[in-house]
Amino acid sequence: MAVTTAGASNTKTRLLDAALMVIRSKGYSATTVDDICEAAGVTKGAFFHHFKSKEELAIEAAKHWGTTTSALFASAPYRALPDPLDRVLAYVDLRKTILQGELPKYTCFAGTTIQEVYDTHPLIREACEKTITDHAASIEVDIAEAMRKYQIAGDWTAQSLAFYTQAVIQGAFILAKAQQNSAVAADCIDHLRRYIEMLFIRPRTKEAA
Amino acid sequence: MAVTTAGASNTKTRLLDAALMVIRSKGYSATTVDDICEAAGVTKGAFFHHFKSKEELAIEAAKHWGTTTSALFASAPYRALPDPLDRVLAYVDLRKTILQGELPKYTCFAGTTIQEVYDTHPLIREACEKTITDHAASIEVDIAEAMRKYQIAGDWTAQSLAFYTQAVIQGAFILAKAQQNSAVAADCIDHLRRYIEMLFIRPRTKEAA
DNA sequence: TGTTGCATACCGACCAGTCGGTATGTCATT
DNA sequence: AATGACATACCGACTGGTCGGTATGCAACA
Repeated sequence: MAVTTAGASNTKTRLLDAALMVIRSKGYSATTVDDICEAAGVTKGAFFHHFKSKEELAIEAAKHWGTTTSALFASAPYRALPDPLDRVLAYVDLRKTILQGELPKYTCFAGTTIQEVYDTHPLIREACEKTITDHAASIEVDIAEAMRKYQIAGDWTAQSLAFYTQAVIQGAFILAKAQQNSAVAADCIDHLRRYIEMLFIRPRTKEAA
Repeated sequence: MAVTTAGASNTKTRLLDAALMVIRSKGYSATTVDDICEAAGVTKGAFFHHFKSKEELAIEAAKHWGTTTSALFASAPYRALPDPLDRVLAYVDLRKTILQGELPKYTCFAGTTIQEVYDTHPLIREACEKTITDHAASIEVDIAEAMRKYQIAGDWTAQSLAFYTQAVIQGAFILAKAQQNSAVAADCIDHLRRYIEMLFIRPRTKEAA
């Protein structure tokens, strides 16, 4: 409990951050423990001091990913918008702007990893699933509120639409990787935005605000 | 075309088919050459007789995947539908019904593999990209024809919508793997279908054109 | 104050097993 | 006898994980 040793958990965080980057670039299986150690600038001894196995690292990395991203979206300016539908659309817009950076940086650790390990590493799968489900749930809240406020076209649930947004985003990442270009991904987000706008019937009255 | 040597290329096809299955289950990196040999029921010697490396196998497997799937969709009954929009929607419906089987069986080899190797194996990435692009192009044809026949809502291209359908499907696979259940994926396809229906404005009267 | 005892953090050489790939052999068919 | 289609045995680099050891901090006690 002595908080004096400040550098203690710092090494662990460095390893976690390094894992996020390296694994998103090369995939889980192709990433070696030495790769992560090198990227983090620590030794193998330090690695196994903090994690008892490569698998455990992946599980903790998934959790780390979840907390990092949820903090990012929770603190985004658009969260302050009063209208729930505006918030949903602003979220989509934000996802689109994030596409600007380098591929391995905007890509999803959970989605990437799940594809590889869903059938071979149940615990990693579980950890990744949780981050996706939690994230979807946070969007679902806004969607549900928007459904209460506006009339909708068609028959669907807030949860299914929340997951749908994630599917589109994940799929867009795959296309971007395939074409090594985020332009396709941006087009996909545009389609998603148009769909959401069509689903909610906004009153055309004055002050459409 | 010499049919005499029946077992000749048969072994190669067995290896290719086995690779498709095993890699979709465990991912490219985690799959060993021995895994594929065992699944195909052949020895390692046979493997390296037909492929000069694991990477070359992956490239050929991607091509094999492309020809297999394109043949599947090209011969589907819905292809005979006279209306292009009906064909697009029927394609979506077919994708949904395919979701019935086991996860590794309906999952996309190209999409799965690209996630892992896009940055480390350029040739494999390229081969996978081609199958996705070709498949999207085949859908684009129907979409373009439908755009000529019907009025559309919004401003978008046939190509972007074709890629969008692929993004949704790929993303749906990720969610299905995460939740180990194809129900989410089916919901995503439903959303996709609704979107496409909303994009095209069908004349309310019969015998349009 | 100095010392003993013990815990955490970290180092890096090392091991046992794995994996992609090679070398060589065998047996039909031509 | 030459070639194609495999099988068997084997190599060496690599990988996840271990292990003995070091450095440092801290609390208790003489």
